Amino acid sequence: MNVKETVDIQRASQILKLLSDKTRLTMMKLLSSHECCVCEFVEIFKMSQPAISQHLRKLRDIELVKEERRGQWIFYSINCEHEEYMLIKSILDQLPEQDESIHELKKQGLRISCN
Amino acid sequence: MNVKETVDIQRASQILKLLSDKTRLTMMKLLSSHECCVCEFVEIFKMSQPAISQHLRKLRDIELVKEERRGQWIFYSINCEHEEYMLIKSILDQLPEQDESIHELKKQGLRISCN
DNA sequence: TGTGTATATAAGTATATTATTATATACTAC
DNA sequence: GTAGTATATAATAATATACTTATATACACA
Repeated sequence: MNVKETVDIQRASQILKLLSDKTRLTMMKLLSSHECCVCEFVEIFKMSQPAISQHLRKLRDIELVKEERRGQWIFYSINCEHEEYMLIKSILDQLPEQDESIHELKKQGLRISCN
Repeated sequence: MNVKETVDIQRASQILKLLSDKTRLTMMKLLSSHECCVCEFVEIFKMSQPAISQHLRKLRDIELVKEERRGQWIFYSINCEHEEYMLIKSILDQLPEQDESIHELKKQGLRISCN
């Protein structure tokens, strides 16, 4: 089975549009190495919970991220099986690590996930 | 001298936003292998001349493309010296070739440039 | 069951984006 | 100079986007 080498322009622009928002792009970079739940993003971005939820919904709608409920929380993670994951990864790989936000969360005792 | 390995998120999202428009993304892919002038784009995209000019202006404003006047025409080309060219190229490389549009232009005798 | 916490959705608003039409500018050729 | 072609810019209108506030839903635990 062949791996697809190129991405339809229509499709690519749809993905780029979603990634072109600073908040969503940072979310994706964070998710590329750490699972996060909604309340962590609210803390990291200092944004309202509905605003965060709506960004995540957009990412979820085209399946850039996966969600998994664990008890009270819903954990988001990168969907590595995305058909255009190569494109997505090649972009995220060129962004600086966002570990500082995660460390900050931990320091404040607000980190939920373990990774 | 070191080559920069990562792109500031703010900067990356600015670039992605410009590339996320279907017309501009196609323009950039075309320009990555062919110089083009404004009237060629008007023909290719079947859009008004001001609409094309405004897209090119946005690309030019953050120096994704260069312009060069030759007589009546202004030729646009990719700016390979762009500070974030790696990011840009890695995206364009994953898009399908758009040579068909150029062949179509030539067939109709509307191609201006030689490449 | 009731209360608290986490998340999602709906409706509304402010702002950004992309087109259009009208007009200006720059060059060519007579 | 004038006419024609190529391109840019300005003003405007339609649409899309990203927030806000209010409310609904889902789970935890006493």
